[in-house]
Amino acid sequence: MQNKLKQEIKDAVLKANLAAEEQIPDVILEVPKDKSHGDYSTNMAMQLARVAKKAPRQIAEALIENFDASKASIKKIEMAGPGFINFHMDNSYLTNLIPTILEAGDRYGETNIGRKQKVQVEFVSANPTGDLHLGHARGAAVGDSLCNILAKAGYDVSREYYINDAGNQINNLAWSVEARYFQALGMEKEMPADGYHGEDIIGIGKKLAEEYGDKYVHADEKERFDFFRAYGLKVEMAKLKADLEDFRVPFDVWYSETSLYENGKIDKALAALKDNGHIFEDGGATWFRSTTFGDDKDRVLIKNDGSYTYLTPDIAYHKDKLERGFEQLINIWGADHHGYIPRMKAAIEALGYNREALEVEIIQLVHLYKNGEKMKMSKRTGKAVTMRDLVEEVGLDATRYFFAMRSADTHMDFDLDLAVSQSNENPVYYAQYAHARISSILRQGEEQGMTVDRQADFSLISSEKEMDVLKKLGEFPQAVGEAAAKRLPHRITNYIFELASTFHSFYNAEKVLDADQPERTKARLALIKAVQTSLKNALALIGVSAPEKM
RNA sequence: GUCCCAGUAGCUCAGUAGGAUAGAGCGACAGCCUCCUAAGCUGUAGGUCGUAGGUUCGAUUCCUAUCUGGGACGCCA
Repeated sequence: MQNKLKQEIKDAVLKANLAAEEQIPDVILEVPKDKSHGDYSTNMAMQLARVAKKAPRQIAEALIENFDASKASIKKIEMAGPGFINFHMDNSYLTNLIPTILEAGDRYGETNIGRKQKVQVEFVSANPTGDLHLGHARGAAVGDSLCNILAKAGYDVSREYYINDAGNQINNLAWSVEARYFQALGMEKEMPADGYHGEDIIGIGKKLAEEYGDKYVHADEKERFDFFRAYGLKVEMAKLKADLEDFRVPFDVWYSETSLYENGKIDKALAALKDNGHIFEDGGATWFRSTTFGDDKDRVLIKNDGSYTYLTPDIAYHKDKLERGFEQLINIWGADHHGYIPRMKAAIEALGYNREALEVEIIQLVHLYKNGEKMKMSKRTGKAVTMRDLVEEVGLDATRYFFAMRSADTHMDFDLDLAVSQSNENPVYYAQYAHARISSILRQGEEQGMTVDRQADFSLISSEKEMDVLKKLGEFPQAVGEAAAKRLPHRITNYIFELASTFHSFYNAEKVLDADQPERTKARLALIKAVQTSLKNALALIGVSAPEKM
């Protein structure tokens, strides 16, 4: 709907003969902080200053003169400050939003800025060797929210989890399971040096002991290892999937690293690098000359013991992603992988693709605070705070909201006490409360025979508080678009908070249900229904529920 | 040594396609329930946007340098 206004501005530029069509910069409309500056403003005059070789204020005057106000529901246009043009909109411009939103329902907020671009988002991808911990939880929350937002903004999104089921860590898993199995049978067995000490592995050992008794004590070592390896992997993957599902994080594709070995994709990737001349041998190892593409060191692909480094299958994996036709790859990685970005981008370039096809979002560390005390996490010692523990303690909605709330590439202090508290300090409840309040009013309206009517007389919506709410409602699609384009899910929590805030403010100032004014009641019911819809849609983007009652 | 993140109100943080007098929550202070959910609202106080340069009509925002704090840099994954 702002497009109409933008077009009119463009037309005015042409009519005033200030610039040729191709010289006109993208029209930027913003909502001024100060209400006296109107509903929208544009800095077009300043932007044109160079092209038109005139003072911004002079240009602004010419633009206003040539502006066709009748076409875009404008009430008043004025020039201000160094050359801003402020538009005061007619109320109908905003009240028209109400039926639009009610009509769109769940779809309100959708835009097409993604133009159906095929985007793949790979996230979490935790090794199946233990429980998901805090960092994974943050990655899962951010990744899922980002996917939802991209989809809403018109991208064609595929969510993928890369299962590291082939490397050394899985052997360590097998040995860890083996040790726990022997221990469960009351026998001595040492954990491997790089073993996994999590509770979950102890559980697997016990279960194996119960199910198979001492059968595998006497089994052939190789057979036992293979069985424990497969068994451990199966149990760990099932748990991972269940945990993520409970966290409201679905995936479209679970991609197995092992499959890269099995169908020869690693060999093909190595061959491709070799054909392009980016491979060399040194010290019995095979290297990728990644420094050609800006990496600060060359990287080993095949160790001198003949096995691959982690990088090698990963290169094959990314080659495969690109071959599947994705135009943009977004990887969400933990902060400990950030040094890995240059070599991965180098690999993509070495394979003949644009390095910009890969985008990496880094999830910074999370520190958990309880009673003002910092809690540490460590996967090795098994004393980590797991995602499951966290959700159990603070609740799913609060966990998701808190992780979505902060920019992902920023160190985060997660205040457990705050997340748990059911108080006004907790932003989750603030937003959900607005939704519940609206639901309550709608329920009572129905009981009194007053229902939402799209045909209501919206000219009765005109107070300042009502207009504030409408303006905020109108910003939703733009907020989604910006969050998507900049990959910033926390923009959505900001929006949620602002919308809830304008609603609460309206609620306290004016009454919705008023038997003496049935027409205005109808219009206001439609208004709050629109708020409810927008809130619910926005909360859905970050995986937070919108309760009818609290 | 290289790289990433942060430095904005007492505290936690927004502000990121450069815009007008830099915002919110908490905390402090003062108010609002005979009224649709007070998990709410209204108001007051509180700032050299780490520092120094640069780019331009204009910089919290972009660039360079620098200081401080956190983190990452394996023939581990």
